[in-house]
Amino acid sequence: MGKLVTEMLKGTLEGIVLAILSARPAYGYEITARLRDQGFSDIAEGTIYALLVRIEQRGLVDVQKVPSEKGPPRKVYSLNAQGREYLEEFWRTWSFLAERLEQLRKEGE
Amino acid sequence: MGKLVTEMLKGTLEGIVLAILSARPAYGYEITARLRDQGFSDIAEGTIYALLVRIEQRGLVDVQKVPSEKGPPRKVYSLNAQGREYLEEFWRTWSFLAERLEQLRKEGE
DNA sequence: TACCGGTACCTAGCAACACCAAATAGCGCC
DNA sequence: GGCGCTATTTGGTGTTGCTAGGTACCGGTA
Repeated sequence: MGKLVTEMLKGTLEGIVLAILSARPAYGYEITARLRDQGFSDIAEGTIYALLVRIEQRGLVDVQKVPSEKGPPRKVYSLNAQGREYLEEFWRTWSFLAERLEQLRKEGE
Repeated sequence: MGKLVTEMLKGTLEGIVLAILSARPAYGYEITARLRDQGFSDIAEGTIYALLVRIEQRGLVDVQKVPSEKGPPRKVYSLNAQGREYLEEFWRTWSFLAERLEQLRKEGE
């Protein structure tokens, strides 16, 4: 999509991934594929893996290694209590920002 | 507001400032003050000035020095045609992202 | 056997952006 | 002169996503 979306993803991609994990556990390769399906056509694989490492180190997710029939073992991430709390705060922050922006957009018409 | 908002502002603050300028010309100090009034309590002054330099170099705004009665001369920025075009693309990108996120939020309930 | 494509993960170096901190400078007022 | 408000500028830092590779497991095919 281009540079604009890349910059906007900074700060939101983390929330997006956490939101995906809040629905059900998932592993990196799967998350990347799902995001691509949903229109984030240029999300880099490396980005997701780095992000997963980050949120794991912050203790927002639990990890479990699960063997795969098709390749190397998967690292399945699931949102824990702390992650859920963090996600809620993410939504609050997002709402704040979205409201300001919608207001600005209206004023510009 | 904290770190979360800081990261989210990456990529959106630029659009926010352009949107403000699309309503009417303004200068850095004024923009900072207005943002603070609107709830962006922790926006750093230096951030706005750096951003203004950036969008000026990209040719999105025109600049005019205007003397002030209360201090040093102001650099008044106004959105030009290229800036207006860019702002439209910003809104398109923002809409895309906002829709994905709203969808994710719904799924999480 | 050798190779290739799909699956799955990881890493090093880079660019962009917002932050902090400090400096500079004009003005009015005590 | 010194204080506070106005107004802009600059250098260094941390976080983040991207690029561009590499590793490794598996099934199918030549």
